[in-house]
Amino acid sequence: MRTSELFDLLRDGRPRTRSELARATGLARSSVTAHVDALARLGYVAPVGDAASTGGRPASLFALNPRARLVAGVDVGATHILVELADLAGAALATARTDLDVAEGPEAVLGWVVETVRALVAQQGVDAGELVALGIGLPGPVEHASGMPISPPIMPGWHRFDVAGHLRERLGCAVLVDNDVNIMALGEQRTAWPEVDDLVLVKVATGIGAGIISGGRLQRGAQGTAGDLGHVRVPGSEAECRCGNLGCLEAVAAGPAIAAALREHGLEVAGTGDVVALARAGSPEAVRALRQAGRDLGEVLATLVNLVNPSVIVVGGRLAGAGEELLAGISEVVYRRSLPLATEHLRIAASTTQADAAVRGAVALAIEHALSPDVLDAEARELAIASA
Amino acid sequence: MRTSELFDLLRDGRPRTRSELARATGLARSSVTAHVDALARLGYVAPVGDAASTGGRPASLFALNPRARLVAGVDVGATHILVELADLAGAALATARTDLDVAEGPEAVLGWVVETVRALVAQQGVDAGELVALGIGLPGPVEHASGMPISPPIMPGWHRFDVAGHLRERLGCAVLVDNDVNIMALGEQRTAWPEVDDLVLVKVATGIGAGIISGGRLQRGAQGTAGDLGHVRVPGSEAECRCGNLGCLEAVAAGPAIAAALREHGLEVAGTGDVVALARAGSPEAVRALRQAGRDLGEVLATLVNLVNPSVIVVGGRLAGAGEELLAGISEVVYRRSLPLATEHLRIAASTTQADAAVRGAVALAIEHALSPDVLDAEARELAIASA
DNA sequence: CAACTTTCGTCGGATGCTCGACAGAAGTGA
DNA sequence: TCACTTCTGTCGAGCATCCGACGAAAGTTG
Repeated sequence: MRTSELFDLLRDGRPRTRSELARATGLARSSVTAHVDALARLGYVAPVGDAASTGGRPASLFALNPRARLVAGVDVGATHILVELADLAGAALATARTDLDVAEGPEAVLGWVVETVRALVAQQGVDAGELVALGIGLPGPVEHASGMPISPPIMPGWHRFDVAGHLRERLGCAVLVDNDVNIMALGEQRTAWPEVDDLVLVKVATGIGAGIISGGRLQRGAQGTAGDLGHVRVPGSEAECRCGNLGCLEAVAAGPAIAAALREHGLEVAGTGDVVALARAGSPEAVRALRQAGRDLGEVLATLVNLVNPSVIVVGGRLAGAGEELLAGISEVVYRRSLPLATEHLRIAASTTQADAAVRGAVALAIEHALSPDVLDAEARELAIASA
Repeated sequence: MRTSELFDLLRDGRPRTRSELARATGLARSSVTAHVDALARLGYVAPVGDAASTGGRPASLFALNPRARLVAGVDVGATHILVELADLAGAALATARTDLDVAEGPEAVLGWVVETVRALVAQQGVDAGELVALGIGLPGPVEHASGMPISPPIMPGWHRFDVAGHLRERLGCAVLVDNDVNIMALGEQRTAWPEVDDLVLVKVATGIGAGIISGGRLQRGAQGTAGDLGHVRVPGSEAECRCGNLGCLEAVAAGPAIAAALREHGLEVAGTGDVVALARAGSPEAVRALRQAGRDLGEVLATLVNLVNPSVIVVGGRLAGAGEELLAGISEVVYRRSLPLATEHLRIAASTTQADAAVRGAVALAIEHALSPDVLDAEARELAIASA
């Protein structure tokens, strides 16, 4: 039995007595004591008072100590950056954001991230060493294993830039890099659908993308480009796309495409934001356009449902905040076009976390690493050696 | 260090000396001896002669003993059943097949399987207890965890039939049940692409389906229906499908659809077999039809490439044996329609194993279970207790 | 054939994890 | 207040695993 196995029981934050843990692990109470002591000395676990007496001396309760370490989550968008400091339970301690264009390049963007993270940590009044892991999402294809963006279309100067190494060197903590839609999917799953193992998050904004969690794991594919919905062909569409092909989903259902369609109706619509505003105001044209975008999305998602067979599709991104129409259009087509067996238990829902999803996912990625069995058992071993 | 960890080093079949194993594991040579002895007593490992002397007593070599146990693989098709007995290296020891319709129902089909497996094992002259695991693929959606088919369209009477339990009870071995296309994908990956972690197998025959291996794991989805390509909509097609929808891939690119198209050209084509025969004979109509089927498949596979980002697509099924045209049509469209980044290192190849792929995958599934750390360490522990 | 080299098989001791026992602490109930 | 209950902390014993050492075995070299 490893110390980390016992810790896994306490990860949920619920306080437990030693006897409970002994029953759950099959160990003797004295062995549980040894493991709990080790975890307590590392700080990961702390006593939280006594349980109610059952007629004798009350048992003392132990629970995850969220403040044992700090982690950070970073969401780098096309034109903004969001940083969040969180504890090990995922509770946000401090946030910061700025409007910085990702096209400014890695040095500028990551420079701001480093400064901001350092400032937020200092502001918590703790040592910089308390920060043990940082998760970061970037708006483009990322090779997760190496922590580098690969030929990202909207990130000039980032190709094969060693993001993980750059941040690790300056912040002295583990760094996990992933695609921004992937971390949104992770964030949604962890906050809103914890019991779901097969979830797809679709982000609909200036671009369109999907994060796929299957069998409880993020699917990244061979080059880290899995889930790229934007340039999938929509049956029946011949719209020209900036990628050079015809009929791409982005060319009909993304923010700019909808805006262009509304302009043809004589409406004054500059970009995605105006589309959302119009729809919220109840403009019939905007509502109709969103419904149609939903149907086009539905055509592609119907394919995705057949291929991936998720149990939940979450729709996020700025356009998801424009009302029910987009979701209604999606549902209409998906339930008609996908296999009955695959849609039988399928739920389609709007994102609840929205703007936070990405940064929550980045935090989740960081916590996952910080509390991984490898890291934990290594620390426990070090402690044993030091105290001998 | 578990005994199974050391065994993992020997799984590839290459003979090794104790010193080599000691270096690889970091253990002392005497500790390696203890583990190797345990494995040898269980039969999984056996001495295979001596290494060349380096100036002193030659070191003795140990290697996986494939004959330590037997496994079985079963491929249940729509109208045939294939059974293969194999050793732990995956080498076939005996095979049997019959033409039995899966619609005859589970009792008839599984009855034949049980009889045949028993006969093959007896024919090997070994005890029935030597058979430790059986993998079986069924032509429909399967809930892998419970080992039951779920609403399979072409398997009346199989819905929620406890295939795993039925076989386990009668054969006394572990039973792994999966979809037939999934096990084909596993078979292809294990035999032809062992180093590839992201592989998609497309089966094109009477129906069309895909088995998706991503991150080294079979993707089954929430209900076990992942990879269902057959009823994905093909852009530009309005063909009526037996499922009730319009434009399904099966309605244009599967065997029956191609046969129907050729009949319209006045050719005498009854079914899939005739299509293959015509194409092989060089009929221009058949060749053209297959090329077009390939393009239609390519449209759908282009989507799959964007969503899943595999590094290899293998095309199997009876129609893949009709020449290069199908593959050419697929490649033509996929490389044009998918994201450049996703196709950069993508390979599209014809299945090499063909008829064997499914049964090879079933065998692989069985071996995987038989040699899993859990099973191995449990046996090692039992041995330790028995010998004390 | 003898000296040398390298591995083999075995064994005792060290280490680390686990268990059960026991006395003391901290509650409850009459 | 006192008997009773239940948990806590600690400790020695048991057990498995690992290591290094030793003489014997089995080659090579001159």
